[in-house]
Amino acid sequence: MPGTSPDFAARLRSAGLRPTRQRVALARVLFGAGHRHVTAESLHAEVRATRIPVALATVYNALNQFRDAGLLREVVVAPGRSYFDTNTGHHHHFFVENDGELHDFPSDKVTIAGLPAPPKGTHLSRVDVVVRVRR
Amino acid sequence: MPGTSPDFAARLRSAGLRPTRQRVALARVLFGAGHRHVTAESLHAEVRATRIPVALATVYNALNQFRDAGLLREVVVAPGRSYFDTNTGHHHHFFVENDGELHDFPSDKVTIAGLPAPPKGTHLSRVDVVVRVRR
DNA sequence: TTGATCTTTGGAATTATTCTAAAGTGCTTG
DNA sequence: CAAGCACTTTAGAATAATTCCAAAGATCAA
Repeated sequence: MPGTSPDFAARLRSAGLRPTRQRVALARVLFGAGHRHVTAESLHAEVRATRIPVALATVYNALNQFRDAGLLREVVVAPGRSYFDTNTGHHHHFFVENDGELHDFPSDKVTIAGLPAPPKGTHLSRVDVVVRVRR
Repeated sequence: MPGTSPDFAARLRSAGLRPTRQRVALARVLFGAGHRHVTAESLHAEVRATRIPVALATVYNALNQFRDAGLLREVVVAPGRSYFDTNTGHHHHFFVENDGELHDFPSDKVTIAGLPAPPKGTHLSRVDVVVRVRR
């Protein structure tokens, strides 16, 4: 079944990023299967486990670039911790305050009505809904 | 017009906090007029401008205590920066991504429908809506 | 292949926040 | 109102997350 395995290099290229060894390795982990939430640290550990040497700074670089290129979305839920979400489509989040866990939920069933107009001189960028829960 | 000026010491006491010189000074700035959004740094600068000596660590302590006591609400919008909001009622936020400005808007006109049930074993704590805008 | 450009890297630097131990203050009791 | 104890404040060190840096290494178009 040729063409089935995702071509990460191509994906990076079309995002305007050179497909370097470490960017491809990072992409493989990030986009290889299902949606993921990662922190720089967790991703760094995961990629190193695949025996490809990557510096933590490179992980930060790549995450920021991927985000800027629209391949990832950054979610800020707690001070001093931000997650990168491979799901860039419309969706929102559950955040479990006790343990910092994050779960997606689709936004297609969710309706938000009655939002005021953006402050003058600004235009809407995105609406983030974070449903905070506790155990 | 006696009794008009808010008694910050009493307010702190009923929140279970000793009304020390610096906590009262912080409360005065925070709750003295209209709702405010502050960071530890900005509040520190403001209070020092009133010629009351306060250490930055004390500002952090107080903000955390005020938040825990329900006098403040913490809003996390960007990695490495959290704001404290003196408005603890139901409301949501505009966040101007360019300059990090934060604006409240009331939630009474806003309806959110179709939220999924919280993950099993958890109960709802709060729903945060952040409307991100750009200039 | 080669050079120009872009990336990676380890470690230092920066930023936001918390911790620590000592000094100071508020509160309760007698 | 003096005493004592518990709670606070403080300056500076410590920590944690992230960015910066200059040098070494890849990638790519020609």
